[in-house]
Amino acid sequence: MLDLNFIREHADEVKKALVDLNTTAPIDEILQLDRRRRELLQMVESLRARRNTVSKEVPRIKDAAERERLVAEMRQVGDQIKDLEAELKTVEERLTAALYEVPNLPAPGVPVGPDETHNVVVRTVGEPRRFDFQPLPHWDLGPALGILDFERGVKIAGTRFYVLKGLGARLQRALIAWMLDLHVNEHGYTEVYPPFVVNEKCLWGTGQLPKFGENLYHDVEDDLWWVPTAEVPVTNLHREEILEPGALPLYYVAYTPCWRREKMSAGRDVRGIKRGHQFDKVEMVKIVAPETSMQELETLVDNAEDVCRRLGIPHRVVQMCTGDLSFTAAVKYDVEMWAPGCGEWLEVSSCSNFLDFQARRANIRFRREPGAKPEYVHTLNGSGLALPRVMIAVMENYQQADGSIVVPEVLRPYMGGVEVIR
RNA sequence: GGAGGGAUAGCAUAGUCCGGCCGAAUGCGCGCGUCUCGAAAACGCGUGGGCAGAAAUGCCCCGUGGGUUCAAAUCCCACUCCCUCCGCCA
Repeated sequence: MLDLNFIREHADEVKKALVDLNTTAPIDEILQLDRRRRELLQMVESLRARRNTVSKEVPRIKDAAERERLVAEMRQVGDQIKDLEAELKTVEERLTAALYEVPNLPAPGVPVGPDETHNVVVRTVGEPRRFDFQPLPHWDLGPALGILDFERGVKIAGTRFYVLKGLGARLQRALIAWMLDLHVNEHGYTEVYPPFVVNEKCLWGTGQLPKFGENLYHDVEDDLWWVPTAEVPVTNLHREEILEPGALPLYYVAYTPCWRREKMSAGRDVRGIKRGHQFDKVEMVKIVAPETSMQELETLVDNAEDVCRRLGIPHRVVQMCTGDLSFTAAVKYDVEMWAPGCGEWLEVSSCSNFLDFQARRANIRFRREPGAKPEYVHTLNGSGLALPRVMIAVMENYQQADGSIVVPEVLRPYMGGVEVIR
């Protein structure tokens, strides 16, 4: 959520940014509601002030007639207050609803462009392997090795679900454990095991609601929502908190499954395990002081790239242009791994700086000094990494002519020493 | 799921029966100061969040949302969460 004062004072700037973002938001309505809100507030507050002082005097007044007169007058004032408050409440509800629909603004320096074709490749690391045979896509490799079963996934849960089996399941578990250890031991993160369902407030806090509710699984009976990413429970750990001096920065890493209904993309990416309704992810979340967040984004991206480097898989870093930024991000980099079988760059991580956008929604603040005025923190997160696509990249990059898959060296201790899946 | 108890500031508690000098007392913690070579102790002063406003100031917040009243931490209704006991359970 943007600062209402900022919108009021920089309305033109905000409107221009919305054009760059290739989206719309009810800015004029916000400005108008804001004006009306402040008008009403002034009226209500002066009436309340009068009622407060008179009500305090009432019990001290000895003259019964005078007291009765004032009580009668205050009864009228009370009615006026009630009417104004009712309008104020309506205005505030509409204003809040409108503010929740305004996306974050792109940070200075973000390339301007209408869609993903204007994204910028920042760097490419590693040379794609040269094959002396035709590399296969994972949807051929996996079933042939008996480690990936699409049909039975569909049988038990429906389209876009799959089953990992044997060393396939083991490989994913190894990746999760290894990534968590890497981020904890080498990058300074604290491991978190959060609930995999959250209450509605959390989703407003990190920005999935109100705009992206149709992409979430929702349990009606208990009104719980299945997490679409660990970003939601982990960032919300500190919702409605004021962090004491010295608490920042906070670095968290969490493994969770992620659930997405993916209603919007039916028909796209239907083959393989690239886009399912349930997938595993290791997620890094940072909560930091505002002036450090841009530097923190750089190290966050590097932490994600470190996973690629250590796995020995070629990757590239892409900066999103304005038109391809998510609703909540001010700056966003994707890390993509090369997959030689399906012949595409796979997004394995998305690293964003949200500045104070989520902090405002979730009301996460900190103090610089004891007793200092609370300020909003900056929040960031990035995948470290998303499992199915790393599985794809490992399978396709490490495949051999006979259809077997070499286990990357760093994972072998987590695989009980297995060197080749065959 | 059943029965009972509870939610007040960073923490712990008082106030609620009986509405008004209670946006709130006390202790601890924390900050500043006095004393001290320094520290501890003692003593003194200070110490929540938010909104509107250029400011003065005003308004709101005693779990949340409603209601009654001139006036609500206090009375009424609903909800949420926590604790104890019982039931169920990996």
